[in-house]
Amino acid sequence: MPKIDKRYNKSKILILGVTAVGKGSLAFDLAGRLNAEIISVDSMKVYRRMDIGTAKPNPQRRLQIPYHLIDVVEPSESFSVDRFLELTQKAIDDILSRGKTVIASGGTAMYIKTLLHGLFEAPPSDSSIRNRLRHDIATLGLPVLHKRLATVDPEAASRIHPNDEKRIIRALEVWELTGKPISALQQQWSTPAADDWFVIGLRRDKELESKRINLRVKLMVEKGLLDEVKSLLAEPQPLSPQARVAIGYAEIIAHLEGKLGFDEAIEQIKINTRKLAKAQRTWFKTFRNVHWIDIPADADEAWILNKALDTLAAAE
RNA sequence: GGGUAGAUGCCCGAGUGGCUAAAGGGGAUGGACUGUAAAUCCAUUGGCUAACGCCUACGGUGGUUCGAAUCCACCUCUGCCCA
Repeated sequence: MPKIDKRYNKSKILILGVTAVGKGSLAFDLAGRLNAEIISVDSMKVYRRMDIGTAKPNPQRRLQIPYHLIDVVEPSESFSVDRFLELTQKAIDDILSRGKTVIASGGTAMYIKTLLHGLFEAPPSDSSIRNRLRHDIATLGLPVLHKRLATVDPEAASRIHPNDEKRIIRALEVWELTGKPISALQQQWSTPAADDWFVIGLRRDKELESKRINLRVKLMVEKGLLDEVKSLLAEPQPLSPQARVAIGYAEIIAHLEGKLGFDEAIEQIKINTRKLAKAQRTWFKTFRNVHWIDIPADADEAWILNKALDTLAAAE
């Protein structure tokens, strides 16, 4: 066991970065040094038995360091930010109460955002209202709904693009459930607590990140992604809508349905993962107070760990 | 060797005389984002320019025409069929 290092006294550290950049290894290495437990900030690792495609930490690592927010729901269940926040809050309290450090690590930007800033007071989604709104869209057309939103909540309507069905639905749903415009509710943050996180960002040259993605996908295939997807599909409960669009799963499912050749599906996984990375980069630009570590091409995990420890020490 | 279909922007692909720097899709790039977020949505995508605009472009060369990616001739290459 590595020695616990007492020189660093941040109690909550968040590691963010593009998919496959190396967050997992750093989180693990750092956890060993800082007597920490890890919270996964990832919308897909929450699903049990979706192991290979979501690149969960391997069993050896999970044996050494307690991981939270991994394998917390069935693939047939839907999951969303509010569940994430609720479970994470509990895990954080729990870890801190045992005198240990929290290391949150992941790339789901919206979850990161809520972790830093909280969610505003609003009701969760209501499937009956949503179904009715979707029906309205099908019969009346989306523009009518956008106009309806404009009458009850002009501010939200001006911010939400007329084609953005999901946001229009949510805004109308909140209006119907609360009688208040979503734009008004969005003003009141419940926990604006960004400051108590020490945020480390991992970054590499973009070309290199793409190469790592390709390599990771190749390894996923070798580890048996195809069989993993097959056995998920063979389960009695069907995959939830969220789980079945996960990158690596959606494409293999399309292949098994005869819509894509196998090689074509793998290529798609690479493309979609690269797109994810791109979207993540865009998100991360909006986060302030990130201590970015630019990883050189020849750096190994030890280099990254040391750099992270330096960054922490420098901030003391 | 003969016949036939074709060659379009990074890729696929529409376009059969002017409204075409050229539909649409993909990819790429930039952006938005608060309860499905690995979701959803937007913008840009030949070059130069702040812009008017100019230049280069639809396999090659030449021709017809006021005007061609679109018509004609020859050539090159590719797919398929017959020998």
